[in-house]
Amino acid sequence: MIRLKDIALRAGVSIMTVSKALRDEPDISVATKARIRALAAEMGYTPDSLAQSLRTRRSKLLGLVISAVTNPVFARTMMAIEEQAHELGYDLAFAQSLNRPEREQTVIHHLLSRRVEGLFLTPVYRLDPTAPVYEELRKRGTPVVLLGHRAPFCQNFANVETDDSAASASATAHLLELGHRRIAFFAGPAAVPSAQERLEGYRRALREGGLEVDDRLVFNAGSTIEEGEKAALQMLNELPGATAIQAVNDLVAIGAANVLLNQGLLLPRDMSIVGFGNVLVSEHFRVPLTTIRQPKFRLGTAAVELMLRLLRGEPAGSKRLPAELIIRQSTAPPPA
Amino acid sequence: MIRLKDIALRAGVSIMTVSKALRDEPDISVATKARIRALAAEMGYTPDSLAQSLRTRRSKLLGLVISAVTNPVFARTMMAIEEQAHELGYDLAFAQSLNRPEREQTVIHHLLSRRVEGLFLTPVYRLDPTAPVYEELRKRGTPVVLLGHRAPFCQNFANVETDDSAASASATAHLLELGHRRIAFFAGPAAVPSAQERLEGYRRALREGGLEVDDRLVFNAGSTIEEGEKAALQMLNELPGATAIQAVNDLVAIGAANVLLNQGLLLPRDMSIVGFGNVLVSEHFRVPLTTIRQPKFRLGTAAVELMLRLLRGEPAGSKRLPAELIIRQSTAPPPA
DNA sequence: CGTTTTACGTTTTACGTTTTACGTTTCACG
DNA sequence: CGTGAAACGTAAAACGTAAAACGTAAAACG
Repeated sequence: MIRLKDIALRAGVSIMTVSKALRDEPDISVATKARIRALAAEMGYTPDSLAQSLRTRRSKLLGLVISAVTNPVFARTMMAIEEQAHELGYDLAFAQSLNRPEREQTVIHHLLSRRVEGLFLTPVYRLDPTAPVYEELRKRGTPVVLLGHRAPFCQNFANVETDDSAASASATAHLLELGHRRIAFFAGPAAVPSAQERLEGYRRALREGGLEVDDRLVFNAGSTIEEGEKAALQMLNELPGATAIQAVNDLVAIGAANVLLNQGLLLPRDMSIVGFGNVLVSEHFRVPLTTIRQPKFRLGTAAVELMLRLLRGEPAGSKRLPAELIIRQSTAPPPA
Repeated sequence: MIRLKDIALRAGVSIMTVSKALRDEPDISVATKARIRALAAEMGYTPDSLAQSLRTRRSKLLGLVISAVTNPVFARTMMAIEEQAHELGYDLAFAQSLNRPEREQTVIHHLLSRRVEGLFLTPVYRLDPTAPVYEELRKRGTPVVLLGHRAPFCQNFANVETDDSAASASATAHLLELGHRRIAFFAGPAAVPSAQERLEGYRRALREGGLEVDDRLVFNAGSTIEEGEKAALQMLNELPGATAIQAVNDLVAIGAANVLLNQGLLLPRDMSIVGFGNVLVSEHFRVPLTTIRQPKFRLGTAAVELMLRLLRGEPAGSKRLPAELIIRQSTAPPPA
């Protein structure tokens, strides 16, 4: 690996001359700069950013922790963050938390050890009001932008989020308008704020529609296709008389729809279904899913904007973006 | 940020004692080790891996370059790589090439500057037999594992790949067995070896089935849903008399199927379709897609295994994994 | 012509760690 | 009780770079 020293030797100048020349500092003549640059290129010099970062105390590195890359909701947000960061001259260190608190803690420590200048985190949500790593991040004053909602344990960080409450309510309103009166809700984990907001939006819309909320219509479903399938089977068993299902996300909706379709039901004739999130698969699902489009790319760019503020030492606050209903073919008036 | 020096000061010992204690070297008594460790924990010490790497000349960092995170084929491979790397104590620096050669070059240079110990690359395929960055990587002897097939410009690197040729042939054979005689092929970019292998597998299977290859049945489709749609429209226009379509990948298949379905055709009654890759959406597509399951997670673990060999200085070679046909509901005998 | 300024470089020190090469102290043993 | 070797610890140098501070010569100035 060739170093400044090697170039200096060949050029017959000091290391500092080379360093300054390559960094285009003013006190080196254009001639020497040209000569040194040519030499550096010819010798295939690649600056050692470890040494640079150590010296300048700027790593030009940002950390990104996602629960799992396989979750399609993160793809576009991640893409946006990578693109933006690259534009700004930052590299990205990437890790998965796999939704496990200990894993989250160790990967964050790794990234801190790498001296990332800031951290994008999709929190591993827990009901506990405090979490050691987050406490630590707060104490250190590490710039952190949460990709998702705040929760008690991560109250004081900047974050980007969608207006899940309003979006969810609009989905429920859509079903009400179609004439549905018994709408089941396939809910997500209690610890996940976005899931709770969606449930809350659903309840609010029902009340605003003049209906009372019937808890027998709310099923715990988690957030995967498999969990959606389970919830659907449970509902089929309990027969609460629902004519529509609103799911906490698209994957759950798909799981549920699969079960119903396999039981021989026709969607949306026999049952309406709406999802949330508009992941790729929902558009192309067996029956294209009515759902909520989240501005995933915009969430990513917004996250970078907040990060930039934090890096400049400014307060960043929170960014909440609206999401819109997309009506496709999984919703229709209830059967007569 | 607290340093060894700070701990040393508080502990009343030398920096080196602290360094060795924390690294659990043998020549420090257990008592001092315990004392120093406690102190370090209390003070919230986080080792500076920049400095460590500079000194030890080991960054414990691997680079991962993907064309685009939004492409679902990479998700599981990426997950596998991250998990494995983490187990082995490596962090991951991540970047997108966006399928642009210049971008690929700059992100690789960034990663090299970070002194990554090795690089996982999904190459930006070009027909050119040489590419400057790859030439440079070869010269440097950087450990590189390609996630995908080799091409002339990246001939000498270790790589993982699926047996696209055999898998594609098995898909074609499946259609032949169903009785199809005129099978269209929606081909991918000429520069992409896997796409070429799939085309080649298709042709071979046709010949082995005793059919001559009719080039009017081969359409250029690219690799996205939109491109699949275009190709389908073109075919609808030219009417080459196909009773089945084999697509270079699932997204193309989905695009094509969408067009046909929207034209009022019934799948698979009026037309059979097979994809390739088994991305999430294909299983849940409007008509669940017959396709080829690629061992994406295994490709990831295999890639890490090869990388490990390279890091040990051993030759790594190439790993080719079989892929299997999954018959779902998009294929059936041709209309009578 | 002597002094100041400017242009161009260099030297020295520092970043936080580990490596190398030594120094102590302790303790068993003859 | 002196010796040698463990056991334990330290000082100095090094990793590759940049910041700060300092020369030195030529040019500009009065």
